[in-house]
Amino acid sequence: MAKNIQAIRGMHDVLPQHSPLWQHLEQSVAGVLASYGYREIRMPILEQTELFKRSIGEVTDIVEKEMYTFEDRNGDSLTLRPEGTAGCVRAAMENGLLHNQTQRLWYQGPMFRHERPQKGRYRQFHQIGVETFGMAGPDIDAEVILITSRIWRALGLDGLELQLNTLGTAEERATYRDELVNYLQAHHDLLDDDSRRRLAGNPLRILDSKNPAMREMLDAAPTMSAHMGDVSRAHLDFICETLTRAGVPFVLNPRLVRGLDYYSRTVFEWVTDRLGAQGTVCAGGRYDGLVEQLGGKPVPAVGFAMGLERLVAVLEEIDPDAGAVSADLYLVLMGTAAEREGLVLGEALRNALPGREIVCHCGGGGMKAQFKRADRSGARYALVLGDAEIEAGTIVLKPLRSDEEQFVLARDAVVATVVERLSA
RNA sequence: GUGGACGUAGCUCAGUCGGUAGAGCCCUGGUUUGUGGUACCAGUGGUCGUGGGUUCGAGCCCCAUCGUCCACCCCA
Repeated sequence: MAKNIQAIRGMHDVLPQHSPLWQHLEQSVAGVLASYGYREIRMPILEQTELFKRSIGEVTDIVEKEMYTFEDRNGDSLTLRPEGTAGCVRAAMENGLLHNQTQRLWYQGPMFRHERPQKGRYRQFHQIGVETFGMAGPDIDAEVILITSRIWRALGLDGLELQLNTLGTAEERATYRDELVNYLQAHHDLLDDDSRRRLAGNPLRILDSKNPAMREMLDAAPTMSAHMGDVSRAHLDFICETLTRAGVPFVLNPRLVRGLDYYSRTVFEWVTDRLGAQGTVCAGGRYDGLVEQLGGKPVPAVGFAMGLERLVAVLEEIDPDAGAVSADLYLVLMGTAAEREGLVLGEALRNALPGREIVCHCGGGGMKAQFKRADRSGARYALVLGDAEIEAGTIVLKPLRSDEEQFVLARDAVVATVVERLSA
């Protein structure tokens, strides 16, 4: 067993018992996005390493130590995408999608980070992401958040909390950052090792620390609001007001800081308490500087990404049977003549019943075994076709989910009867 | 990258003081010549993650290694 080849650490198979829920999730999200006029974009999962270094930020953990980076045969440094925004921006720029126009885009697929796996955190994980370009006002920020809220409703997902914050403009953040660093340095003796390390690189993240020993000191730390200009303030106010009027509750969390460097102004996160330490199920914000940072003309942008593994986990936590599918009809086929007939009959039934799940028993086996399979398939009805029926030109229809007795049908009445029964 | 728990049948697990492996589920067959969902009986299935070591003897003790899980960190 152990000598057999195993999946790469932190990379998992989605098995058939789980794939229906994945499909339901993906289809629900795609449906909501379509209803807002968003279009799917598909990018390669490999990009030049430089793209991620320039977009995510050189000093982030992702770029410093979590990227799957390797040399192509011609010596180019390539990286398996650790997130989707960078590649999406690259694709949009490269194909002229950002030239004097707005875009509402979404994408889906695997991302790769070389982290230590734990609950809700994997080395290959899947995201559905949304990126919008060319819209500077807070309306699009609000729209994007409203979309996420509608997605949860479409999925029947409740109990998520929306947290919202603003990081201000790059300039506003810089002055705040200076003040914060001064404050933290004044309390240097209270900082833990992690926080001291972050003081130089990413001091805002210290505010997010889980260390209770620093709680009091951090609570008294200066906040962003004093450094926010009127425009940034109005931007946030518009979003808050829109969410309130649309009936989407939120919590302002001044400590909310996104991990990636490119965010500005709006940041938000949907969190759950059902997932242990990895409670963020969806996160995003505005990143007005990124396109320019990657060599384009300045283009305002807003986006978010949701983690599908985490959403699947929450959905299963709420309803362990979520996504379970079952057959509608199971054909029990006894003997070679019936096996030959059965597949053809199955085709006729599927022609008459599009979208229904109709399973023909294959592989032989006794009546008992076949009925056991029929039961396990969840089918409402079984059709029984054997030598006796073939000879008599009949077929047996047996209800599997009620006490009703089975009955014999003429062969040419089968399709009509099954159609009638299944639509009842 | 750091810390902790854990790897025994396809799955969930038991296995005492070291004495060459067990249950339930699943699957197959039977009780019922062709009837599931209930019951009973029987059967298939394991190099005890892997590699070393200690021992007359290791699932059990020791070391290493791979993997899983949980937390830190980080993040979706």
